[in-house]
Amino acid sequence: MEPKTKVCIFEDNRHLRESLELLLQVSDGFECVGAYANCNDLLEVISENDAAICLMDIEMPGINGIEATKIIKSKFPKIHVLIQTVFSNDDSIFQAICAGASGYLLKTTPPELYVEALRDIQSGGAPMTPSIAKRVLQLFKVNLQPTSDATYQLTDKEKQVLQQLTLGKSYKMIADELQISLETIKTHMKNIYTKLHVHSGPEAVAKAIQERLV
Amino acid sequence: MEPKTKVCIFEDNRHLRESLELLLQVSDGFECVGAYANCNDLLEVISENDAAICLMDIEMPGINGIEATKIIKSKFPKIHVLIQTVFSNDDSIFQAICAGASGYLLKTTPPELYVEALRDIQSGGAPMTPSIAKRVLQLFKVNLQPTSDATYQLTDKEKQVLQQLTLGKSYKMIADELQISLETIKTHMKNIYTKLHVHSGPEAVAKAIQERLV
DNA sequence: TAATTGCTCCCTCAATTTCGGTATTTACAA
DNA sequence: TTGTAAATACCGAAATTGAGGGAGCAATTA
Repeated sequence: MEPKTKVCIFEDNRHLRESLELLLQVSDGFECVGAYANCNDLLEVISENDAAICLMDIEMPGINGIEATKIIKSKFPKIHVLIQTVFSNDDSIFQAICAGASGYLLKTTPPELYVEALRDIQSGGAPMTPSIAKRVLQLFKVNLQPTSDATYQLTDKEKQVLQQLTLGKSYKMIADELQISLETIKTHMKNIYTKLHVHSGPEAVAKAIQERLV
Repeated sequence: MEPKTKVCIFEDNRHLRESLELLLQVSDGFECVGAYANCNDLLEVISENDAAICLMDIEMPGINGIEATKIIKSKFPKIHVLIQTVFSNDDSIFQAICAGASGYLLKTTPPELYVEALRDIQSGGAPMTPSIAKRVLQLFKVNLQPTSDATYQLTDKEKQVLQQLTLGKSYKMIADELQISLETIKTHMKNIYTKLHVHSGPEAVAKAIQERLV
């Protein structure tokens, strides 16, 4: 029989914690090596129980699940953390991702999907409910999109020059790179400044990067 | 009996296309209002068939699925596009997200999950396979995280000056803002350049923004 | 054909930035 | 006490940039 994957549980609700424990016991391929109501002795317990995956509630007294995830990932980067929570607000999703969570389930997820999610993690995936995935995409897009792009009506050459500038090149280097005269670069820069309504290189770079013009 | 959700299919592989069509026919709550091998008459067909969801292959002759998604979302933002593809490389995922796809399935997904994914979309979710979700998270994090921060050992004042610079301020304006001499700003800038290993304002700003030092 | 747009190049000049120094004060730690 | 780090400030020269002007050429459009 193949070795079972060790899972430990952090969940303050006793009823749920015990249900999850039971679920793991009856599952194929997983075993519960610990179930805790809080993260007070976090590092000790996970270095003792040698878990490969932690099932982590967010809302807990003391150290919350996000903090716990950060701690775990900083000390044991290989351990996967599967976040489970009743809430699905953008901020906690965002923070969980940044903390290094491998997946994110809502507590409304039916038990059989918990086991499936654990399997997904084992095979390198990042299970999340579609509603969470939706929010991640939205977060992703706001962080990515504003790209007014067309707004400024930069020509191709102007975009090229701006692109080079954001790489930290000087006028001279850009001229060299694009095989055109330094004077032409100056002309392009003047036009770029006019179109972007800026008055210096740093300002142009800041605007270009922040609005993803390049 | 409740109205069925109209779905149309864009898929160049005839066999798969017909399978999907059949799948929709036998499903509860969905009906296929069109199945096409390419996107040549994209806008005509979707304004005719009044689909709520498009099942979209990426690899197609002529207009590909990403382009098609952009077109659809720009003309009919309310239509959901569910991408399905054999490939799962970062670039196509990234582009699909930017194009406004509502979900992203691999063709290895079993048929019953296709219907489930359609239901997820209907209820406002963004279905994706765990492996896709994993990549999205990774994309998300590289775009977000590197924050080496401590690496450069910038002092508080230096960070402040750099911050102002990314706002497009000139030395003089920064001096004024921080209530210190222009000469001091020059000193700070010199130190910032040394620490960041850059040689100009634009380069410093680019590095600061990209590595989220400010 | 005439007008416009994008790309190219040149000139001048003032302002700003970059880089090389030096130096003082404060604060904190060895 | 001595040493170090941070913040402050100044000088000066060399280099770069920013803003103003003008102007030619090719391609496109009206």
